[in-house]
Amino acid sequence: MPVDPHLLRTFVAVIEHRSFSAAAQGLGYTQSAVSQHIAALESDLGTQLVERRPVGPTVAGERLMEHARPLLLRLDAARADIARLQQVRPARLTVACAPATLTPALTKALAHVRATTPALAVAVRVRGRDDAVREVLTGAADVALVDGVAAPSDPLPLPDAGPMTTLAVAEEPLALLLPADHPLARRRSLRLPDLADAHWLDAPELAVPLGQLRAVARSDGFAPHVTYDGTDIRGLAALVASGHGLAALPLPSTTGLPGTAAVRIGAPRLVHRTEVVHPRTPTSAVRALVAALNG
Amino acid sequence: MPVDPHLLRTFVAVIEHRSFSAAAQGLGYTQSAVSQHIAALESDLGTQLVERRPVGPTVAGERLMEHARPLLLRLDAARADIARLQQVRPARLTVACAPATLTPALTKALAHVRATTPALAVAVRVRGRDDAVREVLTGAADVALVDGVAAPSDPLPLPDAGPMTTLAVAEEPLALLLPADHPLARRRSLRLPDLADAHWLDAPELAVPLGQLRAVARSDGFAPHVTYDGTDIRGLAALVASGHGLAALPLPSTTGLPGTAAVRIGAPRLVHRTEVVHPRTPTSAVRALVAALNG
DNA sequence: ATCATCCATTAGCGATACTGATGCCCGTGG
DNA sequence: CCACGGGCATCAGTATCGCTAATGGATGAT
Repeated sequence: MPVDPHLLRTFVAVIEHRSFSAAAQGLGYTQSAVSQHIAALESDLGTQLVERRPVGPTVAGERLMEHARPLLLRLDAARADIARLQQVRPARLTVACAPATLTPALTKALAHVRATTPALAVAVRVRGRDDAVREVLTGAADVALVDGVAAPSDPLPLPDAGPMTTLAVAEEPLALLLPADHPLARRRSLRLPDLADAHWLDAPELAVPLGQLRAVARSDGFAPHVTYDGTDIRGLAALVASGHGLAALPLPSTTGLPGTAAVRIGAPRLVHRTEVVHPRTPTSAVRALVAALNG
Repeated sequence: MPVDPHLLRTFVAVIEHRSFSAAAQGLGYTQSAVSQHIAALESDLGTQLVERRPVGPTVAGERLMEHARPLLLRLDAARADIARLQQVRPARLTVACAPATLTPALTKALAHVRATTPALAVAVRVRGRDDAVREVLTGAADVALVDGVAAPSDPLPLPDAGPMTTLAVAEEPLALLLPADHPLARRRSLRLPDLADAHWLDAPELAVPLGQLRAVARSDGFAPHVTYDGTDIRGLAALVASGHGLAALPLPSTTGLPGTAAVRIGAPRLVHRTEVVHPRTPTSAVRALVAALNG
């Protein structure tokens, strides 16, 4: 007998709100119902999941949270996937894209699609990588563009919450952005593991998030020294130029940044990769966009 | 509001049994209940999912099946994961292993573990690759050994149904087994894509399943010509020697097979890989086994 | 044509899952 | 130290849900 997802949903809400009553309000239940839900879940699994006063997950509860999110996502993805089969209205094109993927290539492809099918309602929403994929899975978006680092011609490690199609649209060498007068600036290429303990700038919106570097380099280093939340690459370049830290970027976007130098990352063999993600049965508008991106 | 997994489970049963009444019996329901479940699911998703007379999935139903299996698995995995946190009895070691992973290395490691902890109840069960992983996720086994082909140092593509730890224990070159008098038998190495249209023997218990070759070579070829269901490698060798077809095997297991020759597969760069899979919080017995496998 | 099989439908009943009211515990302020 | 208040637990009541049993209807076989 499987875990009841209804209970799981309120469990997630309770943990997120750190409160039974707030969760109840958020879900449209009474506080009593939420309390009963948690009690039922705990009795079902035979352990305490929630610490009360203050409200928070126990160890088992934290473990359950790791299952709950992807489970609820997949449940929604299943419904969205079936719903997609029935609809026949391709007069909409919603693109969820990670910040760094909103490139001239994309805007040009969008322009091309709009030119050929003028009645199309196009929407672009910028999301984090996982959120973008999630929107495709739940039907909130028709197609996503995501980026990340991977070994050459390897697919990006995306959350696996259902059947979907991914297609690489770009693969660029990875470069390290550093001050022009940095001792390493003249090198032809650099080895990433040697830089694990350098001062890093975490600019998740613009550069490769340090978490990803850590994952591909299988290292514990790459600790963020300064975090940059902006989306303007010249601001990032200014920080790098003045010595606040290094950043890993796709090579093409490093050209012409004053005060900085870009050096290719030679080892391990890594690329910055951009992929389109769409449902297995894309709408005609999505197909057109994908074709435009590749053509 | 998420899809009800209870309904999902009877949906899967109906599709598998190709019958409402048989599914009802299997689930311990009345036929009426099953009929109502399917009706509820169809009304919830707004489409017909099951074709009646004869009973089978519609297009939407087939799509739903692709979600249903992993979902139910993950639901069980969540429960098993929490249950593992509570139990403190490591006096059991159940190993689920794919047929080709039951090697001297494994038996030796098992012997070592049994020698150091004599009271341990050891069980070995041979399963298909996905089933072995499933048993670990649902708690039916403590650890799994699975094999498959992948690019060198790439992980195997395993079903992602929850947090688990995988660790490579062996990586061997891949070889093509062919008759000793085959025109290609003298070659130093072979390219896999050139062989897509050859006559292949499918021996999923022993050799690399053709489906995996198809996946890694991204080809539509590798159609099974003859299927071999046995687990005896000499029987497979006899079939290969008499020209019934080719088979891909890890190089070490091809030595000393009469009437056959083994040629390394040079491109694409592939290896036969063996991995241990265990829960993120392994029992001490599992840790001992993993240590013995690596030491 | 008759029957057997299998799925759909309906009525009824027991279980479930909410709400609303109340109780209890703990942290807080006087 | 005590009174208060916020917040979770508990309980009773009720409406709904989900099951079984019985029946009906369609389809295919003999």
